[in-house]
Amino acid sequence: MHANTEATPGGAAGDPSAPAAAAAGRRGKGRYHHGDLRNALIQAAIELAAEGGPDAVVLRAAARKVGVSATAAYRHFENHSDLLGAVKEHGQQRLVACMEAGGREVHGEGPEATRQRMKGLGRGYIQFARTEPGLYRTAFCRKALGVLGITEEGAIVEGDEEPGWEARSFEMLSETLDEAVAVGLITPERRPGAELSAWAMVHGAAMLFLDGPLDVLPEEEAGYVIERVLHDVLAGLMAP
Amino acid sequence: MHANTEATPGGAAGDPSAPAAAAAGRRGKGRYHHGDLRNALIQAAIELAAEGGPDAVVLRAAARKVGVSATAAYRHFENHSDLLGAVKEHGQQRLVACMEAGGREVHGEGPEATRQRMKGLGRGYIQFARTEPGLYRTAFCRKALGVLGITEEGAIVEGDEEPGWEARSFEMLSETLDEAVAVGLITPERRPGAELSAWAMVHGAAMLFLDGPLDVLPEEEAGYVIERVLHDVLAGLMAP
DNA sequence: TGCCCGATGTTGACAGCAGTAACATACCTG
DNA sequence: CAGGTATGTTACTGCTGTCAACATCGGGCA
Repeated sequence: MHANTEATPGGAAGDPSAPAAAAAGRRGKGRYHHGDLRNALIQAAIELAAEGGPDAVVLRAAARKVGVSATAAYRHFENHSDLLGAVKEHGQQRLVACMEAGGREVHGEGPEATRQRMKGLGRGYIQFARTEPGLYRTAFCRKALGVLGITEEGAIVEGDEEPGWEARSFEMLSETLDEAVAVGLITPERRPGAELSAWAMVHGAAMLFLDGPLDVLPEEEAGYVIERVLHDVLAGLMAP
Repeated sequence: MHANTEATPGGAAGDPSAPAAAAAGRRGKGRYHHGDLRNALIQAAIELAAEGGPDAVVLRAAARKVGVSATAAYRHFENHSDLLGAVKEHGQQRLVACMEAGGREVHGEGPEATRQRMKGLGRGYIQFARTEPGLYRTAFCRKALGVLGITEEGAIVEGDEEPGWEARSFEMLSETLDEAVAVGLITPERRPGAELSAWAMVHGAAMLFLDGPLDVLPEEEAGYVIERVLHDVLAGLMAP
């Protein structure tokens, strides 16, 4: 008994047709070897994450999507966690792209431009969280050894090189804050630690939209709330 | 074959000894009926959550801890999610307690007292997140039908009665903000929506401590960062 | 050119999980 | 004291992550 519940297409050995016909990688014209399985799996996992959040990133489901056996994934990823980590990284890149887009909308120099640029960053951040909640949540989910890995015991282990944690997005914020000091928006003595307030506010607001009482807010009100939050955090940073 | 891998003590029917000797409920002097299984399971689940976060809340593990078969839990909880919800509620109560403790540290009236009281709330909030990260995370985890339930499809369903979501803690914040308006700390026209900024900032800061770059901060610096964040959010709310 | 080895993918299996069904016990109520 | 019901138990299903052993293919050396 025990029908093979796993791979949808032809089960028994000897069938020379089915194996890896489906997906993207045109390279190997796919029979037995996929040719680009790693990326195909990541892509599938990303789709899962996008529509179901981190919990939906199921190794076997990704393999199924690609039309490959579950264990094949272990030739390209150490772990489930490792696969999740790849999705996480993708999510972070997307987030950075949104922030950059938000910041680039504002040109020019001077206090007001910088101020608007900061708001743009925050707007982009929150917008990404709202338009891609699954990816956003995945980008911030624990488990999934990312830039800094989490051991099985839960201990945190520093990555060797990079400044870690959301490196790039954090960096963008820092740069803009430096700019704000340069143009006199923020006094130098209030500069250290300013990232944290800004980040906390924006991240918190995003969370309120995703899990909190703001989830079902109509679009117009949502926009108002976002502007309000962005205004408040800037006001706080610039206050005497 | 198939050794009974589940309940540790005597497997085969007919053994009149072992079943429910272990835990707290002294009520029924425990043989077959536990007497207070629901609460015992919740307690066990709380311990799991405290030391491993929401993912560690495994129904079977809780049952094991209490010394009862896994399926017994289904007499007291609809779901895994239902059990998780109970833990979540406990976590929220603990959070409220911490906030109240933080707020009560400040007596007196007038602008400065109110201001300090708000900081106290925030301090209590963040402190809870830092001292009980597992419970805090569980208190805010999706899945786990809490005050407002989440259907299997992911749709959100309003609870009938309560204002929903972190009701009590949100309420405390609102009351204190009202007080702030009353004593002239915040202008009335900036009052609406003020909860959101405040909540977002504090929640975000807590998250940065748990998952973000602040996790390994030495105690002294952590205190500084917290005060900084609290200062900034208040400054933002009070700014013209 | 041909063959062989390592990379890649497959079947099969195991343990742990949520959840259901059918059976067992013990408490409480009439 | 009898029986119904609340509570607990043993299977069992189907899902997951992960390991071990086997199969296949493609590229480098002869």
